[in-house]
Amino acid sequence: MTRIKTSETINKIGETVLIKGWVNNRRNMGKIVFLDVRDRWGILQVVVVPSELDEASQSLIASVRPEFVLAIEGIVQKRGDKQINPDLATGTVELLAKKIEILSEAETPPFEIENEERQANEELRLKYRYLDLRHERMKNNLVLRDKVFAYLSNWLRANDFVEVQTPILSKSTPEGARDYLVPSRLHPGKFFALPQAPQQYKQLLMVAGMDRYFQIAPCFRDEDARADRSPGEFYQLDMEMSFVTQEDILNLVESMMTQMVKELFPEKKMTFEPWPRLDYEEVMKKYGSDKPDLRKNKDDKNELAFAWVVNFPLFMPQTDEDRFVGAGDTWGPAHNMFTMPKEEDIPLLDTDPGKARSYQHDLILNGFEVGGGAVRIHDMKLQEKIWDLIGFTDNQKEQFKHYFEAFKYGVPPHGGIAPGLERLLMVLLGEKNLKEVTAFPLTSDGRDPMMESPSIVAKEQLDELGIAVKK
RNA sequence: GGGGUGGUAGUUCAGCUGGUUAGAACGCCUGCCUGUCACGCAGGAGGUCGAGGGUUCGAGUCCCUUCCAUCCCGCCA
Repeated sequence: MTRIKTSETINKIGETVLIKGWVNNRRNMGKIVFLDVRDRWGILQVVVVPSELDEASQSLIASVRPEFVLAIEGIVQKRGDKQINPDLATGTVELLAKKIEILSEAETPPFEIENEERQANEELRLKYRYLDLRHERMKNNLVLRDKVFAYLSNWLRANDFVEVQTPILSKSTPEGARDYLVPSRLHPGKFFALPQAPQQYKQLLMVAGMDRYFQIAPCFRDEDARADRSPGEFYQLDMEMSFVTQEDILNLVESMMTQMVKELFPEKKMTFEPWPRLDYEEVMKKYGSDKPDLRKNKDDKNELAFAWVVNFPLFMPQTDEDRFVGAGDTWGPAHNMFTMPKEEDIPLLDTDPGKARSYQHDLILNGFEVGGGAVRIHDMKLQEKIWDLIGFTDNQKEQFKHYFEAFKYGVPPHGGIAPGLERLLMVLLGEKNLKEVTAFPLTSDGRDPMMESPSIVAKEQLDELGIAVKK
Protein backbone atom coordinates (compact mmCIF):
# COMPACT_ATOMS: atom_id res chain seq x y z
CA MET A 1 0.00 0.00 0.00
CA THR A 2 1.25 3.50 -0.81
CA ARG A 3 1.60 5.95 2.00
CA ILE A 4 -0.67 8.98 1.91
CA LYS A 5 -0.22 12.36 3.60
CA THR A 6 -2.16 12.88 6.83
CA SER A 7 -3.82 15.86 5.15
CA GLU A 8 -5.24 13.63 2.42
CA THR A 9 -7.35 11.58 4.84
CA ILE A 10 -10.21 14.09 4.85
CA ASN A 11 -11.08 12.94 1.32
CA LYS A 12 -10.74 9.21 2.00
CA ILE A 13 -13.57 8.45 4.42
CA GLY A 14 -14.28 4.72 4.51
CA GLU A 15 -11.03 3.80 2.75
CA THR A 16 -8.18 1.73 4.11
CA VAL A 17 -5.02 3.84 4.03
CA LEU A 18 -1.41 3.83 5.20
CA ILE A 19 0.13 6.81 6.95
CA LYS A 20 3.64 7.29 8.30
CA GLY A 21 4.88 9.85 10.75
CA TRP A 22 5.92 10.85 14.24
CA VAL A 23 3.86 10.47 17.40
CA ASN A 24 3.08 14.06 18.34
CA ASN A 25 1.09 13.12 21.40
CA ARG A 26 -0.46 10.08 23.05
CA ARG A 27 -3.62 10.05 25.12
CA ASN A 28 -4.24 6.77 26.87
CA MET A 29 -7.83 6.27 28.04
CA GLY A 30 -7.35 2.68 29.13
CA LYS A 31 -9.06 0.51 26.55
CA ILE A 32 -8.75 3.16 23.90
CA VAL A 33 -5.62 5.11 23.00
CA PHE A 34 -5.44 8.23 20.85
CA LEU A 35 -2.25 8.96 18.96
CA ASP A 36 -1.73 12.27 17.23
CA VAL A 37 0.49 11.40 14.28
CA ARG A 38 2.47 14.20 12.66
CA ASP A 39 3.96 14.40 9.20
CA ARG A 40 5.02 17.42 7.15
CA TRP A 41 1.45 18.07 6.11
CA GLY A 42 -0.15 18.14 9.51
CA ILE A 43 -1.53 16.07 12.34
CA LEU A 44 -4.04 13.23 12.26
CA GLN A 45 -5.74 11.58 15.22
CA VAL A 46 -5.34 7.81 15.22
CA VAL A 47 -7.72 5.74 17.31
CA VAL A 48 -6.21 2.61 18.75
CA VAL A 49 -8.60 -0.01 20.11
CA PRO A 50 -6.92 -3.32 20.87
CA SER A 51 -9.79 -5.43 19.52
CA GLU A 52 -9.39 -3.79 16.09
CA LEU A 53 -5.64 -4.49 15.91
CA ASP A 54 -3.78 -7.52 14.69
CA GLU A 55 -1.90 -9.48 17.33
CA ALA A 56 1.56 -8.11 16.65
CA SER A 57 0.34 -4.52 16.91
CA GLN A 58 -1.50 -5.20 20.16
CA SER A 59 1.68 -6.23 21.88
CA LEU A 60 3.65 -3.14 20.91
CA ILE A 61 1.10 -0.37 21.44
CA ALA A 62 1.93 0.00 25.14
CA SER A 63 5.54 0.89 24.33
CA VAL A 64 4.74 3.66 21.86
CA ARG A 65 5.95 7.07 23.07
CA PRO A 66 6.03 10.60 21.67
CA GLU A 67 8.38 11.03 18.67
CA PHE A 68 8.37 7.34 17.77
CA VAL A 69 8.16 6.92 14.00
CA LEU A 70 5.21 4.74 13.04
CA ALA A 71 3.57 3.23 9.99
CA ILE A 72 -0.14 2.86 10.61
CA GLU A 73 -2.65 1.09 8.41
CA GLY A 74 -6.30 1.68 9.16
CA ILE A 75 -9.70 2.87 8.06
CA VAL A 76 -10.47 6.58 7.76
CA GLN A 77 -13.68 7.30 9.58
CA LYS A 78 -15.81 10.37 9.98
CA ARG A 79 -15.86 11.74 13.50
CA GLY A 80 -19.12 12.10 15.39
CA ASP A 81 -20.46 15.66 15.64
CA LYS A 82 -19.30 16.02 19.24
CA GLN A 83 -15.85 14.70 18.41
CA ILE A 84 -14.95 17.16 15.68
CA ASN A 85 -11.78 19.14 16.49
CA PRO A 86 -11.99 22.56 14.80
CA ASP A 87 -8.34 23.31 15.64
CA LEU A 88 -7.10 20.49 13.43
CA ALA A 89 -7.14 20.59 9.63
CA THR A 90 -8.02 16.89 9.72
CA GLY A 91 -10.40 17.44 12.65
CA THR A 92 -13.45 15.99 10.90
CA VAL A 93 -11.88 12.55 10.47
CA GLU A 94 -9.70 10.05 12.32
CA LEU A 95 -7.88 6.85 11.49
CA LEU A 96 -9.05 3.63 13.12
CA ALA A 97 -5.81 1.66 13.40
CA LYS A 98 -5.69 -1.93 12.15
CA LYS A 99 -1.96 -2.47 12.00
CA ILE A 100 0.87 -0.53 13.63
CA GLU A 101 4.55 -0.86 12.88
CA ILE A 102 7.31 0.92 14.80
CA LEU A 103 9.78 2.20 12.20
CA SER A 104 11.95 3.90 14.78
CA GLU A 105 11.91 4.36 18.54
CA ALA A 106 12.79 7.69 20.10
CA GLU A 107 14.28 8.87 23.34
CA THR A 108 12.57 11.67 25.20
CA PRO A 109 13.67 14.87 23.43
CA PRO A 110 15.60 17.53 25.41
CA PHE A 111 12.69 19.90 24.91
CA GLU A 112 9.03 19.49 24.08
CA ILE A 113 8.03 19.27 20.45
CA GLU A 114 4.27 19.40 20.88
CA ASN A 115 4.14 22.53 23.00
CA GLU A 116 5.24 25.49 20.89
CA GLU A 117 4.86 27.97 23.75
CA ARG A 118 7.49 26.38 25.90
CA GLN A 119 10.63 27.33 24.04
CA ALA A 120 14.06 26.16 25.08
CA ASN A 121 16.95 28.59 25.07
CA GLU A 122 18.57 29.31 21.77
CA GLU A 123 21.76 27.33 22.12
CA LEU A 124 19.85 24.18 23.05
CA ARG A 125 17.52 24.71 20.11
CA LEU A 126 20.50 25.02 17.78
CA LYS A 127 22.27 22.01 19.24
CA TYR A 128 19.17 19.93 18.51
CA ARG A 129 18.09 21.94 15.48
CA TYR A 130 16.61 18.86 13.76
CA LEU A 131 14.21 18.59 16.70
CA ASP A 132 13.58 22.33 16.83
CA LEU A 133 12.58 22.21 13.17
CA ARG A 134 9.87 19.71 14.07
CA HIS A 135 8.00 22.60 15.67
CA GLU A 136 5.14 23.59 13.43
CA ARG A 137 6.14 27.24 13.35
CA MET A 138 9.71 26.46 12.29
CA LYS A 139 8.55 23.99 9.65
CA ASN A 140 6.11 26.55 8.29
CA ASN A 141 8.86 29.17 8.18
CA LEU A 142 11.05 26.92 6.06
CA VAL A 143 8.18 26.04 3.75
CA LEU A 144 7.31 29.72 3.29
CA ARG A 145 10.94 30.56 2.73
CA ASP A 146 10.93 28.11 -0.16
CA LYS A 147 7.70 29.61 -1.50
CA VAL A 148 9.14 33.13 -1.44
CA PHE A 149 12.41 32.04 -3.05
CA ALA A 150 10.52 30.14 -5.74
CA TYR A 151 8.06 32.97 -6.40
CA LEU A 152 10.79 35.58 -6.81
CA SER A 153 12.95 33.32 -9.01
CA ASN A 154 10.05 32.46 -11.25
CA TRP A 155 8.90 36.06 -11.44
CA LEU A 156 12.35 37.16 -12.55
CA ARG A 157 12.65 34.36 -15.11
CA ALA A 158 9.27 35.36 -16.50
CA ASN A 159 10.71 38.86 -16.89
CA ASP A 160 13.75 37.78 -18.94
CA PHE A 161 16.20 37.41 -16.08
CA VAL A 162 18.70 34.56 -16.17
CA GLU A 163 20.07 33.00 -13.00
CA VAL A 164 23.84 32.61 -13.12
CA GLN A 165 25.90 30.98 -10.39
CA THR A 166 28.99 33.03 -9.59
CA PRO A 167 32.01 31.57 -7.77
CA ILE A 168 32.04 30.86 -4.06
CA LEU A 169 35.82 30.60 -4.16
CA SER A 170 36.51 34.18 -5.03
CA LYS A 171 38.97 36.95 -4.37
CA SER A 172 39.62 39.19 -1.41
CA THR A 173 39.21 42.82 -2.37
CA PRO A 174 39.38 45.96 -0.26
CA GLU A 175 35.66 46.33 0.40
CA GLY A 176 33.78 46.86 3.62
CA ALA A 177 33.44 43.71 5.65
CA ARG A 178 36.00 41.16 6.77
CA ASP A 179 36.50 38.26 4.38
CA TYR A 180 36.33 34.56 5.07
CA LEU A 181 39.58 33.24 3.64
CA VAL A 182 40.16 29.82 2.10
CA PRO A 183 43.74 28.65 1.73
CA SER A 184 44.80 27.34 -1.65
CA ARG A 185 46.61 23.99 -1.54
CA LEU A 186 47.85 24.32 -5.11
CA HIS A 187 49.15 27.82 -4.46
CA PRO A 188 50.66 27.80 -0.99
CA GLY A 189 50.50 31.16 0.77
CA LYS A 190 47.65 32.33 -1.41
CA PHE A 191 44.00 32.52 -0.44
CA PHE A 192 40.57 32.57 -1.92
CA ALA A 193 37.94 34.72 -0.24
CA LEU A 194 34.27 33.81 0.03
CA PRO A 195 32.20 36.53 -1.66
CA GLN A 196 30.67 39.25 0.51
CA ALA A 197 28.33 39.74 -2.46
CA PRO A 198 28.70 38.85 -6.14
CA GLN A 199 29.10 42.56 -6.90
CA GLN A 200 31.89 42.47 -9.44
CA TYR A 201 30.78 39.25 -11.08
CA LYS A 202 27.33 40.59 -11.76
CA GLN A 203 28.70 43.76 -13.28
CA LEU A 204 31.03 41.68 -15.45
CA LEU A 205 27.99 39.65 -16.53
CA MET A 206 26.53 42.91 -17.78
CA VAL A 207 29.73 43.49 -19.75
CA ALA A 208 29.21 39.97 -21.08
CA GLY A 209 25.80 40.99 -22.41
CA MET A 210 23.56 38.91 -20.13
CA ASP A 211 21.36 42.03 -19.91
CA ARG A 212 19.28 40.77 -16.97
CA TYR A 213 20.89 38.62 -14.29
CA PHE A 214 19.74 37.35 -10.94
CA GLN A 215 20.98 34.88 -8.39
CA ILE A 216 19.82 33.61 -5.04
CA ALA A 217 23.32 34.28 -3.87
CA PRO A 218 25.00 33.11 -0.67
CA CYS A 219 27.01 35.96 0.83
CA PHE A 220 29.69 35.65 3.48
CA ARG A 221 30.84 38.32 5.92
CA ASP A 222 33.03 37.72 8.90
CA GLU A 223 31.39 40.28 11.17
CA ASP A 224 29.63 40.19 14.52
CA ALA A 225 25.96 39.28 14.46
CA ARG A 226 22.79 41.12 15.37
CA ALA A 227 19.20 39.96 15.54
CA ASP A 228 18.74 41.26 11.99
CA ARG A 229 22.26 40.40 10.80
CA SER A 230 23.36 36.80 10.44
CA PRO A 231 26.81 35.77 11.51
CA GLY A 232 28.71 34.19 8.66
CA GLU A 233 26.39 33.67 5.76
CA PHE A 234 23.07 34.80 4.36
CA TYR A 235 21.22 34.95 1.05
CA GLN A 236 20.58 37.87 -1.23
CA LEU A 237 18.33 38.06 -4.23
CA ASP A 238 21.12 39.55 -6.29
CA MET A 239 19.95 41.36 -9.43
CA GLU A 240 21.54 43.44 -12.16
CA MET A 241 20.11 44.96 -15.35
CA SER A 242 21.58 46.64 -18.40
CA PHE A 243 20.31 49.80 -20.12
CA VAL A 244 18.18 50.85 -17.17
CA THR A 245 17.67 53.97 -15.13
CA GLN A 246 17.26 54.02 -11.39
CA GLU A 247 13.54 54.54 -11.98
CA ASP A 248 13.40 51.30 -14.00
CA ILE A 249 15.05 49.33 -11.19
CA LEU A 250 12.77 50.73 -8.50
CA ASN A 251 9.62 50.10 -10.54
CA LEU A 252 10.58 46.54 -11.35
CA VAL A 253 11.42 45.58 -7.78
CA GLU A 254 8.33 47.32 -6.44
CA SER A 255 6.12 45.44 -8.83
CA MET A 256 7.80 42.10 -8.09
CA MET A 257 7.59 42.49 -4.29
CA THR A 258 4.04 43.80 -4.37
CA GLN A 259 2.84 40.84 -6.41
CA MET A 260 4.74 38.40 -4.22
CA VAL A 261 3.21 39.81 -1.02
CA LYS A 262 -0.30 39.82 -2.47
CA GLU A 263 0.08 36.25 -3.71
CA LEU A 264 1.82 34.63 -0.74
CA PHE A 265 0.76 36.88 2.16
CA PRO A 266 -2.79 37.95 1.29
CA GLU A 267 -3.48 38.98 4.91
CA LYS A 268 -0.81 41.70 4.72
CA LYS A 269 -1.70 45.30 3.95
CA MET A 270 0.73 47.77 2.46
CA THR A 271 0.83 51.23 4.01
CA PHE A 272 1.80 52.87 0.73
CA GLU A 273 0.90 52.01 -2.84
CA PRO A 274 2.91 53.04 -4.75
CA TRP A 275 5.88 53.10 -2.39
CA PRO A 276 7.19 56.56 -1.52
CA ARG A 277 10.61 57.68 -2.79
CA LEU A 278 12.21 59.45 0.12
CA ASP A 279 15.11 61.86 -0.04
CA TYR A 280 18.00 60.72 2.14
CA GLU A 281 18.70 64.12 3.63
CA GLU A 282 15.04 64.74 4.45
CA VAL A 283 14.62 61.30 5.99
CA MET A 284 17.66 61.80 8.19
CA LYS A 285 16.39 65.20 9.26
CA LYS A 286 12.89 63.95 9.99
CA TYR A 287 13.58 60.54 11.55
CA GLY A 288 17.28 60.55 12.46
CA SER A 289 17.63 57.25 10.61
CA ASP A 290 17.96 56.18 6.99
CA LYS A 291 15.58 53.25 7.61
CA PRO A 292 12.62 54.68 9.51
CA ASP A 293 9.61 52.55 10.44
CA LEU A 294 6.81 54.27 8.51
CA ARG A 295 3.90 52.09 9.63
CA LYS A 296 0.79 54.03 10.67
CA ASN A 297 -0.10 51.50 13.38
CA LYS A 298 2.89 49.67 14.75
CA ASP A 299 0.70 47.26 16.72
CA ASP A 300 -0.80 45.90 13.51
CA LYS A 301 1.12 42.74 12.70
CA ASN A 302 -0.11 42.79 9.13
CA GLU A 303 0.92 46.30 8.15
CA LEU A 304 3.86 46.53 5.76
CA ALA A 305 5.46 49.91 5.12
CA PHE A 306 7.75 49.53 2.12
CA ALA A 307 9.57 52.64 0.95
CA TRP A 308 12.55 53.67 -1.14
CA VAL A 309 15.30 55.94 0.10
CA VAL A 310 17.23 57.74 -2.67
CA ASN A 311 19.62 60.65 -3.16
CA PHE A 312 22.25 59.26 -0.84
CA PRO A 313 25.56 61.12 -0.68
CA LEU A 314 28.24 59.56 -2.86
CA PHE A 315 30.91 59.95 -0.20
CA MET A 316 31.10 59.91 3.55
CA PRO A 317 33.87 61.86 5.25
CA GLN A 318 36.51 59.63 6.81
CA THR A 319 36.56 60.20 10.54
CA ASP A 320 38.13 58.38 13.45
CA GLU A 321 34.69 57.10 14.46
CA ASP A 322 33.51 56.30 10.96
CA ARG A 323 36.01 55.17 8.43
CA PHE A 324 35.95 53.04 5.30
CA VAL A 325 38.75 50.53 5.60
CA GLY A 326 40.90 50.62 2.50
CA ALA A 327 40.19 54.22 1.62
CA GLY A 328 42.42 57.19 2.35
CA ASP A 329 42.01 59.95 4.93
CA THR A 330 39.44 62.21 3.26
CA TRP A 331 36.52 60.37 1.68
CA GLY A 332 35.07 56.87 1.81
CA PRO A 333 32.32 55.58 -0.47
CA ALA A 334 28.89 55.89 1.14
CA HIS A 335 27.60 52.72 -0.54
CA ASN A 336 30.29 51.17 -2.65
CA MET A 337 32.95 52.47 -4.95
CA PHE A 338 31.05 51.49 -8.12
CA THR A 339 28.04 53.71 -7.44
CA MET A 340 27.22 56.28 -10.10
CA PRO A 341 27.03 59.94 -9.08
CA LYS A 342 23.93 61.78 -10.22
CA GLU A 343 24.70 63.49 -13.56
CA GLU A 344 23.94 66.95 -12.25
CA ASP A 345 26.33 66.41 -9.35
CA ILE A 346 29.33 65.24 -11.36
CA PRO A 347 30.81 68.77 -11.51
CA LEU A 348 30.80 68.74 -7.69
CA LEU A 349 33.45 66.02 -7.75
CA ASP A 350 36.00 68.71 -8.61
CA THR A 351 34.65 71.37 -6.27
CA ASP A 352 32.74 69.89 -3.31
CA PRO A 353 32.69 66.07 -3.39
CA GLY A 354 30.87 65.83 -0.05
CA LYS A 355 27.80 67.43 -1.64
CA ALA A 356 27.65 65.00 -4.56
CA ARG A 357 24.67 62.65 -4.46
CA SER A 358 24.51 59.21 -6.00
CA TYR A 359 22.15 56.79 -7.69
CA GLN A 360 22.10 54.56 -4.64
CA HIS A 361 18.73 53.21 -3.52
CA ASP A 362 17.76 51.43 -0.33
CA LEU A 363 14.61 49.39 0.08
CA ILE A 364 13.22 49.77 3.58
CA LEU A 365 10.42 47.83 5.26
CA ASN A 366 9.04 48.50 8.76
CA GLY A 367 12.32 49.99 9.95
CA PHE A 368 14.63 47.44 8.37
CA GLU A 369 16.88 47.87 5.38
CA VAL A 370 15.82 44.92 3.25
CA GLY A 371 17.82 45.79 0.15
CA GLY A 372 20.36 48.12 -1.32
CA GLY A 373 21.65 48.81 -4.76
CA ALA A 374 22.63 51.43 -7.26
CA VAL A 375 23.16 52.46 -10.82
CA ARG A 376 26.85 51.66 -11.47
CA ILE A 377 29.60 53.61 -13.06
CA HIS A 378 30.17 52.32 -16.60
CA ASP A 379 32.87 54.80 -17.57
CA MET A 380 36.35 53.83 -16.47
CA LYS A 381 37.56 57.44 -16.42
CA LEU A 382 34.86 58.33 -13.93
CA GLN A 383 35.65 55.19 -11.95
CA GLU A 384 39.30 56.21 -11.70
CA LYS A 385 38.31 59.65 -10.58
CA ILE A 386 36.23 58.13 -7.77
CA TRP A 387 39.10 55.88 -6.77
CA ASP A 388 41.43 58.87 -6.63
CA LEU A 389 38.96 60.78 -4.51
CA ILE A 390 38.73 57.97 -1.97
CA GLY A 391 42.50 57.79 -1.95
CA PHE A 392 43.04 54.41 -3.55
CA THR A 393 46.71 53.63 -3.99
CA ASP A 394 48.07 52.16 -7.23
CA ASN A 395 48.47 48.94 -5.33
CA GLN A 396 44.78 48.89 -4.42
CA LYS A 397 43.75 49.76 -7.96
CA GLU A 398 45.89 46.83 -9.11
CA GLN A 399 43.48 44.50 -7.29
CA PHE A 400 40.75 45.61 -9.67
CA LYS A 401 42.87 45.01 -12.77
CA HIS A 402 40.32 42.61 -14.23
CA TYR A 403 37.64 45.23 -13.79
CA PHE A 404 39.77 47.88 -15.47
CA GLU A 405 40.47 45.51 -18.29
CA ALA A 406 36.83 44.54 -18.82
CA PHE A 407 35.72 48.15 -18.95
CA LYS A 408 37.81 48.67 -22.09
CA TYR A 409 35.55 46.46 -24.15
CA GLY A 410 32.12 48.03 -24.24
CA VAL A 411 30.15 48.40 -21.02
CA PRO A 412 26.38 48.92 -21.03
CA PRO A 413 24.93 51.37 -18.53
CA HIS A 414 23.67 49.11 -15.77
CA GLY A 415 22.45 48.90 -12.22
CA GLY A 416 20.77 46.63 -9.76
CA ILE A 417 19.85 45.79 -6.23
CA ALA A 418 20.20 42.95 -3.76
CA PRO A 419 17.35 42.39 -1.31
CA GLY A 420 18.41 40.42 1.77
CA LEU A 421 16.11 37.43 1.71
CA GLU A 422 16.25 36.39 5.38
CA ARG A 423 15.60 39.92 6.56
CA LEU A 424 12.64 40.22 4.21
CA LEU A 425 11.29 36.88 5.44
CA MET A 426 11.83 37.85 9.05
CA VAL A 427 9.53 40.86 8.64
CA LEU A 428 6.98 39.01 6.50
CA LEU A 429 6.75 36.14 8.98
CA GLY A 430 6.71 38.41 12.03
CA GLU A 431 9.86 36.89 13.49
CA LYS A 432 12.27 38.84 15.68
CA ASN A 433 15.46 37.07 14.67
CA LEU A 434 16.96 35.84 11.40
CA LYS A 435 17.66 32.49 13.03
CA GLU A 436 13.92 31.78 12.94
CA VAL A 437 13.90 31.78 9.14
CA THR A 438 17.20 29.93 8.66
CA ALA A 439 17.39 26.14 8.81
CA PHE A 440 20.81 25.78 10.40
CA PRO A 441 22.04 29.18 11.60
CA LEU A 442 25.16 29.85 13.61
CA THR A 443 24.96 31.19 17.15
CA SER A 444 25.51 34.91 17.63
CA ASP A 445 29.18 34.30 18.25
CA GLY A 446 29.55 32.31 15.05
CA ARG A 447 29.42 28.66 16.13
CA ASP A 448 27.29 25.68 15.23
CA PRO A 449 26.60 23.82 18.49
CA MET A 450 25.17 20.87 16.54
CA MET A 451 28.10 20.20 14.20
CA GLU A 452 30.52 21.78 16.66
CA SER A 453 32.01 23.96 13.97
CA PRO A 454 34.35 25.67 13.53
CA SER A 455 36.69 22.90 14.60
CA ILE A 456 40.34 22.09 14.90
CA VAL A 457 41.73 20.25 11.87
CA ALA A 458 44.46 17.65 11.63
CA LYS A 459 48.04 18.89 11.51
CA GLU A 460 48.58 17.01 8.25
CA GLN A 461 45.78 19.01 6.67
CA LEU A 462 47.35 22.27 7.80
CA ASP A 463 50.81 21.19 6.67
CA GLU A 464 49.51 20.43 3.22
CA LEU A 465 48.05 23.92 3.09
CA GLY A 466 51.21 25.48 4.42
CA ILE A 467 49.46 26.96 7.45
CA ALA A 468 50.93 27.29 10.90
CA VAL A 469 48.44 27.86 13.74
CA LYS A 470 49.33 30.17 16.59
CA LYS A 471 48.69 28.49 19.92
C1' G B 1 36.90 45.27 22.33
C1' G B 2 32.74 47.75 25.50
C1' G B 3 27.74 47.76 27.89
C1' G B 4 22.71 45.69 29.46
C1' U B 5 20.15 41.27 30.93
C1' G B 6 20.38 36.33 32.39
C1' G B 7 22.51 31.16 34.26
C1' U B 8 18.23 27.12 40.08
C1' A B 9 15.05 19.68 38.09
C1' G B 10 14.95 17.12 31.21
C1' U B 11 12.45 22.20 29.78
C1' U B 12 10.43 27.10 31.20
C1' C B 13 10.68 29.63 35.57
C1' A B 14 9.62 31.28 41.10
C1' G B 15 12.63 31.56 45.32
C1' C B 16 11.41 38.51 49.58
C1' U B 17 15.82 41.56 54.15
C1' G B 18 20.95 35.52 54.40
C1' G B 19 17.66 31.13 58.35
C1' U B 20 14.46 24.04 58.90
C1' U B 21 14.72 18.97 54.23
C1' A B 22 15.33 24.39 47.43
C1' G B 23 9.62 24.82 44.96
C1' A B 24 5.80 25.24 40.65
C1' A B 25 4.25 24.07 35.78
C1' C B 26 5.16 21.07 31.73
C1' G B 27 7.95 16.72 30.46
C1' C B 28 9.48 11.65 32.26
C1' C B 29 8.20 6.73 35.00
C1' U B 30 4.20 3.48 37.40
C1' G B 31 -1.02 2.45 38.12
C1' C B 32 -6.43 3.40 36.94
C1' C B 33 -9.77 5.02 33.08
C1' U B 34 -13.68 3.34 25.83
C1' G B 35 -14.18 9.43 23.09
C1' U B 36 -9.84 12.19 24.33
C1' C B 37 -7.61 16.12 21.51
C1' A B 38 -3.22 21.08 26.63
C1' C B 39 -7.48 14.22 28.47
C1' G B 40 -8.34 13.28 33.67
C1' C B 41 -7.13 11.00 38.46
C1' A B 42 -3.49 8.75 42.03
C1' G B 43 1.52 7.97 43.08
C1' G B 44 6.88 8.40 41.97
C1' A B 45 11.81 9.58 40.24
C1' G B 46 14.61 13.68 39.04
C1' G B 47 19.05 19.31 41.78
C1' U B 48 27.24 20.14 41.84
C1' C B 49 21.40 26.40 42.53
C1' G B 50 27.19 27.66 35.86
C1' A B 51 32.46 27.15 38.20
C1' G B 52 36.12 28.71 41.92
C1' G B 53 37.15 31.55 46.18
C1' G B 54 35.55 34.78 50.29
C1' U B 55 32.30 37.02 54.36
C1' U B 56 29.06 34.64 58.07
C1' C B 57 27.00 30.48 63.43
C1' G B 58 24.49 29.82 58.63
C1' A B 59 24.87 31.54 51.39
C1' G B 60 20.57 29.80 45.71
C1' U B 61 20.45 34.78 48.18
C1' C B 62 25.97 39.20 50.03
C1' C B 63 31.30 40.16 48.00
C1' C B 64 35.45 38.91 44.51
C1' U B 65 37.21 36.15 40.31
C1' U B 66 35.90 33.40 36.18
C1' C B 67 33.01 30.78 32.38
C1' C B 68 28.71 30.59 29.36
C1' A B 69 24.22 32.50 26.85
C1' U B 70 21.50 36.46 24.69
C1' C B 71 20.53 41.59 23.18
C1' C B 72 22.84 46.23 22.08
C1' C B 73 27.31 49.61 20.84
C1' G B 74 31.77 49.20 18.01
C1' C B 75 31.89 46.53 13.29
C1' C B 76 28.42 45.40 9.07
C1' A B 77 31.22 48.56 0.92
